[in-house]
Amino acid sequence: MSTSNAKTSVRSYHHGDLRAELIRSAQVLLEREGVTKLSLRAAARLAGVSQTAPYRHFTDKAALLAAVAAVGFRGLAAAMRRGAARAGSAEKRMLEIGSAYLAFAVENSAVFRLMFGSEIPDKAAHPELRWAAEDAFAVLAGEMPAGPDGSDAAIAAWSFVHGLATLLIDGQIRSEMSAGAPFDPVALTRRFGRFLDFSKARVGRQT
Amino acid sequence: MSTSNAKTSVRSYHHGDLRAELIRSAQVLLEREGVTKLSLRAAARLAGVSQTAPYRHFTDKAALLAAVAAVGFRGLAAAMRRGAARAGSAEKRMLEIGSAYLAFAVENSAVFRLMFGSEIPDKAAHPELRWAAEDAFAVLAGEMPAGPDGSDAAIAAWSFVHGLATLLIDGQIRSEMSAGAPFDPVALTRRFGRFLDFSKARVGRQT
DNA sequence: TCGGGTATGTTGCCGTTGTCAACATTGGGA
DNA sequence: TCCCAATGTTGACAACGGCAACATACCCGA
Repeated sequence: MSTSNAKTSVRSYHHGDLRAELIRSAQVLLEREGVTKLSLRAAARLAGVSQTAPYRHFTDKAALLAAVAAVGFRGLAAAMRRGAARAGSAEKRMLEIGSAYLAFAVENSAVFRLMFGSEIPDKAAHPELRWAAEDAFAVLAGEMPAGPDGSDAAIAAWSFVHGLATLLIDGQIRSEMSAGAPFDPVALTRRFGRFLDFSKARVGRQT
Repeated sequence: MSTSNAKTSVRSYHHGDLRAELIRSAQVLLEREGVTKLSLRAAARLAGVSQTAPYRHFTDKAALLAAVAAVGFRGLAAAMRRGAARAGSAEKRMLEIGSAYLAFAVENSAVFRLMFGSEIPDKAAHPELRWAAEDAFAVLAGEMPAGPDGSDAAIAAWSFVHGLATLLIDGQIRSEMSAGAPFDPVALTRRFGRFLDFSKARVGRQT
């Protein structure tokens, strides 16, 4: 928003990089109003462009949403990688990755819901989105030993942290937590993650 | 559909139980076309009633969706209870409950997505929905020891199985599974659930 | 330099949806 | 029996996704 290019005010017909600006507009609307108020027309309005201009860059409303979701996955992956880099031991890295996942979900809940919800029908039809999602998963899987056991452990870890994030932003387990606490993702991950045990997957091989 | 009551054809102005019929119509549309094609008007059409008749029974489109989701939560709770009743030991009960959760999500994926998605904004505004959700969670929590540790363990278990279900119906981990297998929820729950360890929560107390 | 083709953006339009206001019908209680 | 409140209908409005036809401007080759 503070990075708005000066061109915006003086452009005469062509925009310059409307595609990127539409994605940004969609993100703004998503954060501000929620996914129900995010329409192609609203994004176009916010970008200062006619209501059908987006169709020159996205075949569909779903295509715009998929692009926004893909950006979200890249952000999630980056956050997890930052978390992993912060810690040394394998134990601590898993903890950091999990809490990065949780923090991302809570701080970007609208995008997170878009990434995993059903607003984008047939996500498989958007390769960019699939790649971004697979790359995010790869961060988690990279912490696990190779082989089928490690793969299963990665899925279990992902399932756990993903479920926890989902239920959290849905308010489904808010009452169960220490209400009033200011959301400490590391503490939450440690508190609930202590029921996970990946030692079985680790004995077979090493990192 | 085969259970259409005979009254439908001879009703003259008042329907009899339009509220229930609208919920049924919405379920049918949801299963048949997905959540994107589920509109108030379509439900009204399917119920053979004018497009604004639903507003006599639901304040909102969200209210109809919430009612459908609440029915879903009741079905999920019932499925888990059936699973729990099928097994004796605590271990086996957890396994059955988890696989019932998974089976429900896969076999009723559209309703499941509605239950946990963002199509219903502000779910807290629908008490019936909240009660149904809390009752479903109570099935899981009932398997855990009382006290804070047991509560945490219940949340961890719920998070795990919920995340697994979500990622499954999203196709996000399909490639990781033995492709082509005909979906065995019990096997899946056992395979990934082996990384969970609730013995720490059990030592404090008993069932 | 210039002319045209193509990428990009606009205008006008259509069918559908959620929702409101005003009106119609009916069944059940006084 | 009669009337009122519950229930259902008609008509309308704005917003939406998406199509078709048209306008503009940038770029590339002659």
